[in-house]
Amino acid sequence: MVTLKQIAEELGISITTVSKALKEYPDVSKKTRKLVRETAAMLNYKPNSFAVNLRTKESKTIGLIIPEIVHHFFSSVIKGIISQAEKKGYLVITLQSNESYELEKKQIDLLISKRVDGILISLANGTADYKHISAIKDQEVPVVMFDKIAKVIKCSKVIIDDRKAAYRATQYLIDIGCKRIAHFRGPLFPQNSIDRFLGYKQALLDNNIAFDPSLVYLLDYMSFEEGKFYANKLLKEHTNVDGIFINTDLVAIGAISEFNNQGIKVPEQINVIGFSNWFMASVISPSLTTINQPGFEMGKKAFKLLYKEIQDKKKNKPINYKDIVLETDLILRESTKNYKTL
Amino acid sequence: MVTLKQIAEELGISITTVSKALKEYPDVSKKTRKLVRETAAMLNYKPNSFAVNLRTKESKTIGLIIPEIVHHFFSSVIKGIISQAEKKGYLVITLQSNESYELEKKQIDLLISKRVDGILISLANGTADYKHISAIKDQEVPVVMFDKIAKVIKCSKVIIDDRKAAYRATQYLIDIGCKRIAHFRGPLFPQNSIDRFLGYKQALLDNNIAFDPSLVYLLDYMSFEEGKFYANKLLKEHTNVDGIFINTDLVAIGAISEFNNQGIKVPEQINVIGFSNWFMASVISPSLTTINQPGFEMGKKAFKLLYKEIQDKKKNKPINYKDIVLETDLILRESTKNYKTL
DNA sequence: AAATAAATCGAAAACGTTTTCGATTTACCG
DNA sequence: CGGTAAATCGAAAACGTTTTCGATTTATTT
Repeated sequence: MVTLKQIAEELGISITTVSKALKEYPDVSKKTRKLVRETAAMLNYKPNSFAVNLRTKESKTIGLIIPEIVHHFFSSVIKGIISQAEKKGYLVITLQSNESYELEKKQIDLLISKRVDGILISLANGTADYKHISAIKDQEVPVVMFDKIAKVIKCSKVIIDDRKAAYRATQYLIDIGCKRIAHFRGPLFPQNSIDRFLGYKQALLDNNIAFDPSLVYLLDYMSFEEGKFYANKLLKEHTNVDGIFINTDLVAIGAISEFNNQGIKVPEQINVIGFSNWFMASVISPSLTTINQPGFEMGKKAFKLLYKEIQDKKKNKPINYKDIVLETDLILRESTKNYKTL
Repeated sequence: MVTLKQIAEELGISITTVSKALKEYPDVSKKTRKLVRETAAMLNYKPNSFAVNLRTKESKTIGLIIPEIVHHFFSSVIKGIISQAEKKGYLVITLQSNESYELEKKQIDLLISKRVDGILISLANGTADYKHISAIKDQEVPVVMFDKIAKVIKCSKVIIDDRKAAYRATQYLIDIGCKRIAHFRGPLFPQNSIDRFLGYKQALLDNNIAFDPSLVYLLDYMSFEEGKFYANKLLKEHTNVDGIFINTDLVAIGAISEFNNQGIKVPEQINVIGFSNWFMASVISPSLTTINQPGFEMGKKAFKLLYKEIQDKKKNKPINYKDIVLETDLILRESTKNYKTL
């Protein structure tokens, strides 16, 4: 591996001058600058980034902690982050918390000791205390949370308005005439499940529909099988349900599959709305009405915020935390009646 | 940030001793070792990895280049790689080539100049020359290819036997009585499409079924829409096709969707087999018979190979390239007749 | 007590870069 | 030509760690 020293010896000049020449310092003559550039190219010189890191105290690398990689939404976010980071000359180290608080904690430590320039994180479902996040801030490492966030932590965030989106979905069910609307919700902790539940509830209240707790089912794993299981349970426990708002497309697809099996017609007998707009939502039959969650854009925005904070920190500017709320859409498909044609 | 020097000053001993104490060198007394450990813990000392990297000439980081992140198979591979790397104390920098040869080249350069300890790569569809891969080897950076590989490059590889898997699928179609079997293949370059095509062809020949080139359709993007488009084309151009082997589940699902729309019964009139066993294959109706491609395991194995090469290189052992071929399964579902019940 | 062996420590170089600041050279002008 | 200003260069310190090797201290043996 060729170093500055070798270029310097080759040309009979000092290391200092070589270094400055390559960085186009004005205090080295154009002639030597050119000379240095050329021999550097000839020798295929590449700066030793270990040395650069040590000297400049930055690695041009950020850390990313995500609950689950194999997931349409999250992988879209990752893609958004990586693509944006690349544009700004940053690389991304990805870690998966597997929805475990303990792992999340360890991984934060790991990233900090690797001295990444910043951290992007979406919290695990199990995460309910935030000491490890404060630890990042104590180390003065810029951090931005996205999607699965903790409201109490003071840092920049990129989210969607889960509550509003859920409200919108529920309102649509009401608009097309549903009177008894069930909800399959996610686990207790993450803010997202809570907010979606609250949006659902609020929409009912605003339309003078009594909230019936027995119509809300709490799911643990948000899997296809759970969707089937609870769809079956719902059918057994209630006879007059005509709409469901379901926390996740995958679960919704499981539910629809169960309805199909039992001869319940979707949307004639029961209208179904999911959440996320997974690719397969458009592919199944009947296709699934759902809320579109802009993962790629969320990733891009999250990196941009982090980037800004990293730059500000370098200039010793005070950080000002920013919350970005991305817009969601209700994508109408076959699993709900269309009120235009009603 | 606390350094060795600060610990040394705190205890009135030398930096050398502190460093050695923390690494449990036998030439520092147990008493001082303990003392150093304790004050290090107290001061929350974390070694500066930039300095460690510079000194040891390794970063405990590997690079990963993948054609597309938002993809069930590839994201499984990523997960496998990251999980295995973490066990061995390595971090993973992920980049996405977007199926572009040019980007792939740039990203390799980037990773090398970042001085990663090794590189894992799955080639872009467009990649047909391999100078950039040779460049990795010239720099003596260990490299392992997986899934989308180049046979001519001398390096370790983790793959499935695409040809065998395609043969198996086609043979199954023949076993259940198909006489006219079509094939939707992928783009020309990647070895995978070629091998799957060859497996298909071989199975026909071995069963004395004439190979008819007009039954093979070459797709460019392997998308849902393309699946629909070519399914329609197939129906127009041939009337007596009773089976298709399709390169990718997504395309197969598109095709099935088109068949459904046109009132063609799957599997009664036409049997369909896909490839990959994407999650949604089990979820659509009719569910899709397909070849299972073990992504997670492939990721794990690929990292293990790379890890071995990195260790060998450190010990100046000669590298011996290894090819690992993972087993695939034919997953029988509703899109094909079941020969047991025939 | 002297001699030798073993245990413990630290000075210093090295990794390759960046940057400050002073030194030297060149250009310019009267 | 003398003097000043501008242009160009390089010595050296610094970033924080690891490791070699020699120095010093302690323990052991005769």
